Formats: sequence, structure tokens, C-alpha cells
Amino acid sequence: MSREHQRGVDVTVDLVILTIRDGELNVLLVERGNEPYRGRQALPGGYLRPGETLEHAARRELEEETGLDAERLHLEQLRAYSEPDRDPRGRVITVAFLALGPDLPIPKAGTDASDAIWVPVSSIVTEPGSLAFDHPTILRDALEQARSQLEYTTVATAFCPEPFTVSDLRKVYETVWGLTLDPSNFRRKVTRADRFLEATGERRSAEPGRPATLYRRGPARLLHPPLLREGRTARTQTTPSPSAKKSD
Amino acid sequence: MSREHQRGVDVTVDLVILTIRDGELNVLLVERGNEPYRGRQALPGGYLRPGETLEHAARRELEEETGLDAERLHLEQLRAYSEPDRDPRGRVITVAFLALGPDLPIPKAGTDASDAIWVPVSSIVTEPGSLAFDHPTILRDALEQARSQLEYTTVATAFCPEPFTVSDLRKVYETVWGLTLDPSNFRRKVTRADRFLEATGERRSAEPGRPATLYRRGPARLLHPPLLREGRTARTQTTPSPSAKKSD
DNA sequence: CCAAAAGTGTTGCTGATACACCCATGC
DNA sequence: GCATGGGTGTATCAGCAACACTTTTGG
Repeated sequence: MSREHQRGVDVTVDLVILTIRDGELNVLLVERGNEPYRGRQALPGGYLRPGETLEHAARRELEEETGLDAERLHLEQLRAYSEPDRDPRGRVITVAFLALGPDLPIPKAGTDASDAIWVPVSSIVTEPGSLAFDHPTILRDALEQARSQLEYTTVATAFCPEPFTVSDLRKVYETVWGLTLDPSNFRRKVTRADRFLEATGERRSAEPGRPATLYRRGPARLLHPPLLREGRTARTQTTPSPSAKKSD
Repeated sequence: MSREHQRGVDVTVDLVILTIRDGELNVLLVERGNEPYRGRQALPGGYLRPGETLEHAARRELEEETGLDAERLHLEQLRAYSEPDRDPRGRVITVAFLALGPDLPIPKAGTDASDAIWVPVSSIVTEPGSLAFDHPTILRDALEQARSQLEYTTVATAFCPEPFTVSDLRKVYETVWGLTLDPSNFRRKVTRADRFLEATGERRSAEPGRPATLYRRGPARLLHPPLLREGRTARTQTTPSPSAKKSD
């Protein structure tokens, strides 16, 4: 059964770490210090070590790259990538992970990740050659996964530092989907959804306007019903509402 | 950077091959001929070979186990399993695949898979020990994935040999979800959904009753809107409709 | 008092459920 | 012709988008 099987496969993990900075979806990239693809931007990642699971390796790399406690981040496996020629060094299979977190600081200098930087995803051309290895493909898959997950799961809260307001959460959806959503209807949906949000009782009044109720993440992981992105109230205003509503 | 990384990882693929036989969801299991877990039932699978992708390895194993042209089957990656002690032989990582196909023949004797048998999933206790390795976990994940996919994608058609009727397709949903669905409303939904089904123009009149229109799979892969399993018309009739409506 | 953001109420529309009813075939 | 499953029509109902309106803060 094992008569001609591949021996000595190297296994790595690669991380697509997403956060929202300045109202834009950002991904953490590193500049490669070694060949191959030296000097090219790439997703952070590294080799699996003996005795650890892929998930553990992913958390370890995450902490090394961001200098943060990985406990605070949502981490999930995406899939494995195994094209035989994806790494010029030899047979290397990678398992990609998707990590989501609230506005994260720039990684500390002096660590493994001194060259790590946040890059707005809108500025990355996800075509072959823009990133090292098959990372353009991995990034594209991860983004689609993240956008899709917002519909069916409660992961959007992973982008919000606790406690957060309904507006904070809405801005996550708007940023990731590239839409504008109706504040009142959005509020109703997310507060109605069972165990999605838990009110803290506190309020916050940073900006002018009525103070907003603060919430924590609830225990729910799946959204019933899903919060579909139908593209109705899209940023591209196709609906001809002639009279400008906003104070004009 | 590679100072202490795990070398010589063995990589396998494992397959959760699902089909519908006699109105029940079945999975293909093999009896292990070698240690470890000799004589125990397990998911079919095997080692990755040099120069092939994981997807290729999965298709190859699929053909070896079922003796079928894997082109006809839907195949997709599930995720990787990497617990360090999941295989007593050493460090073996497996990537699980989900395969769906129409009522498949029992695999030919005399091949690798002479011991392969179809087993109704309802008869398998998905607890540690019922299957070899961590296959109970893999099977559980695969079933949840399959049930979930039926809602958002068009994979249900993978269970139907072409051409098929709307009833055939409905029975797939009913079997996998364990519900009964309203035939007329189901028909409307799936025929309305864009590019889900393509009418062949032909009809079939196997059983008594009006002949049914035959369909082929359409090019759509995602369902908009999704076909949610709300558990309304569930088999367990919770709604107290006192007067028996049916001809009584 | 005004602007701005939070939050609630209401209306009208869309889409789905439940089910009555017609259609076409085997026996 | 009658039982059986295929397929259409339709009344009712739930849920959501749109948006008017009230509340509560900062200036």
C-alpha cells in the first residue's frame, strides 16, 4: 500500500491575517528575507514542528508575526495547497489559515516579523506574481471565505475590540462587503439573532450624538437566519433617489 | 527559519464517499488489511505520491476503491487533520475529501477495494472507536459539510444520475436532511433558481402517474437564494393539525 | 438650539408556505 | 376509470427594505 508513496513531504502553514484599519480591510504581509522569492511580499507562515498540530503551528506563527496573544484572534483552517511545483525548494505542502482580529498594532520591530506590514487588500493585485509562491491564490480564496462567512456565521465580531457598538459591527460588514447597509434594519437583525450579541449595560458617547449601547460577543457561532449580502443598498447607487437625503 | 521544523511528514488523503442507496445516505468503508487497526473499518484513502496534488491523489484512490470514472463524481477538499498521535505509525497528516456520487455499484472484487462496502450512515456510531484512526471525527465533519452544502450550493445534483427528475432531486434533500419537503414548493424553488437545472425536453414515466420532465445539471454552482432547511415540514409533526386532511 | 448619531415605529412589498386543483400516465 | 405521481394556481402570512420619527448627546 505504501509501495510508491511520497516520502519526506515538508509541511508549512500560511496565514491570511485580516483586520480593519481606517475603514479598510487590511492583510498582514511580510517581506521575504531568504530565497526563494527574496525581497518579495508574502503571507506570513512557517514550517510545522514535531509534535504540534497545524492549528498550533498557525497560532505560534501568528504570535511570532504579530506579537499578540493569539487567543484574541479568530483562527480557522482554510484548505491545503499541494501543487507539486508550488515551491522551488521541493515538495512542500501548505495548509492555509484565516485569522481575523480587531485593529492590530504594527508588529514590533526586532522580531521575526520586523518587516511585516499591513496592506489594504484593495491595493493588492491578486494575480500571479504579485505575491510569492501561490499566495495570490490563497489570498483570493481567503477573502472569498471571509466574505461568505460573514453571511452565515458570527465571525464579524472578531474584527471588533470588545466592547463594541452596533455601528462598529455594521462598519465591519460594510467594509468587508463594500456595501452600505441601513443602520436601523441592520440593528434589528443583529439584535434579534439569538445569542449573537450580549448587552453590557454600558454606553459609549465618543462622537456627537446619542450614546450607543455596548455589546459583547455572544456564544452563537452560526447565524439563523443568515445575513445575506444581496447588494441592494450598494454603494453604487443604481436606485435613482433624486432628492439627496443628507442635509442637502 | 527552518531550524527545528518537522522533516519527513507522511501525507495521506482520506475519502468520505457518499451516495444514496435505497433511500438512505451511505458511506463507503473498507476493512483494513494491515496494522494498525487491522480488521477495523475505515475510510478509504492512501498515501500521496510524488508529483501529484492532493486532489489527484484523492481521485486516484477514488477510482481504485470504486472502480469508477472519478470524473462523474463531485470531489472537494474538506480539511487537514494533524493531531500528532492520530496515527501510531508516526507523523502522518491526512487531508480529507468529500466525494458525492449517484447510486454507485459495489466495488469490483479482486481490486484493492475488494473489502469495500456501502454502509448506511445512520448505522454508524460516530464515536471514537467505531472506525479506525480519527475517522469518526472526519466522517462527522463531512456529513455536516454535506448537509450544509445542500443549502448554499447545487451539489445535491451530484447524487442524481443524469438525467433526473425534480422528484429525484427532492428525495436527495429529504434523505440527507431527514425531512419531508413540499413537492410543489420544492419544484418552484429549484426550477426558478438560475442555471440550477436544464430541461432536456425528454420525459420519464417509470411509475404510474404523469411522466416527469427530465433535467440535467446546470452550470450554476452556488444557489441564490439558498434553500434553507428550516425544519418546518419536518418528519416529526409538531404542528397539531387535528383534522386529518388526507381523504379522511 | 442645532447637528449628529442611536434607536423605534410603520408601511408596503416580496417571497414563501400550505394546500386546492388540474394533468397524464399505468393498470 | 381510478389510483398515482407530476405540475400549476392561489390565499394567506411572515419578514424585510425603506423611511419617518423620536431620543440623547456634543457643541
